[in-house]
Amino acid sequence: MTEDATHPTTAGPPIGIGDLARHSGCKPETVRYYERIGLLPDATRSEGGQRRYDERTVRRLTFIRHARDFGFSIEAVRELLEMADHPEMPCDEVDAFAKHHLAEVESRLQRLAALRDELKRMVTQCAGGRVESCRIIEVLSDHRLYHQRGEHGGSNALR
Amino acid sequence: MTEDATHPTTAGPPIGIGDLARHSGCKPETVRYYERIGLLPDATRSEGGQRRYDERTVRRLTFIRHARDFGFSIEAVRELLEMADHPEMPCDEVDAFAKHHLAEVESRLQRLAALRDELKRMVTQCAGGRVESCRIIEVLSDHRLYHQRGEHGGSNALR
DNA sequence: CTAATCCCTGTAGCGACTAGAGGTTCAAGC
DNA sequence: GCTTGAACCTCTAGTCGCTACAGGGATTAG
Repeated sequence: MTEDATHPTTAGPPIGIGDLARHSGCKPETVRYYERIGLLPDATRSEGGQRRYDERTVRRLTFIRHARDFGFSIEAVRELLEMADHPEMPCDEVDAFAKHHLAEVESRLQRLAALRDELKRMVTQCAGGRVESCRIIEVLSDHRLYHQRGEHGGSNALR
Repeated sequence: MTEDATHPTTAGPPIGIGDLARHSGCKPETVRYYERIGLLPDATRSEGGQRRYDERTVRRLTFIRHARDFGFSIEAVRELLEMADHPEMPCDEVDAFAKHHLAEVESRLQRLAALRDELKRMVTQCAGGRVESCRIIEVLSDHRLYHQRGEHGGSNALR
């Protein structure tokens, strides 16, 4: 469905770096950078020396971009790719990886949700008010945010 | 409750940069950096020229760290601090700020939740399996992730 | 064939820190 | 009062993950 119907998924006409970038949502510079640091294999070249890619690279790069977007470091992405490149190996490493990241993702999620609620509240209720009645600042100064949000104890001034 | 009971919240004995850092969860280097770029006011100094801080700075810095942690850029933090520094001004700017960031935070939240689910599934179900049965790689390669997750269409190789 | 567009390498810059060198200040113990 | 060791100072340079030129060559539409 994402594929070109004329070919059975795997091969298609090779594309240039610009198209690769467009299809996967990043820039040509970034593609070259990823090649340089080894996240992408050295591209095959045209007669004149320009990089040529196929559909698999589009998927690989899309994967990279999504993973980066989720907050994984380049090194974490490298690990994930390593696993993706060896689908025959046992799941243990992926499992360890998942365990390692789950807690972090969850806490990030919670805090982000708290922020979202606050932003939402502000958008719907703040019209005409004053800054001092906006709780966002309070929310962000609060130490307890990382544990839970109890009833708000004073503290307004930040300097 | 976070405060020292001997003083009514505002003033306390001045603390050094190390304590400030510990209390707010960042490093002395970062504190100096924030001062340099103007997120923190120039600190008052001891006789010998060392920085001295009070409770307000702890709060301000905690605020900065949380905001950064939520993914706000330094410039966004600067705006927020500007607002916090002028609580008497009308809410419009905070409101605009909130509107501007809400959409982004929400989409980030959704994608993070998708990832969380996948990690969770992996941790609970993957024991003993093989990488090829792990959907995380599929999830992260999928274009449609940003819209919704339909039934999974093939595609394993990423290179 | 030519013009427009794309692509090449290499280097430098950015944001947001972080680390180190080399020297000064502070505070606790004697 | 003196010593000692941790904490602090400034300044510069390095890191990560890109991003933006500059100065050229390749490709493709007309």
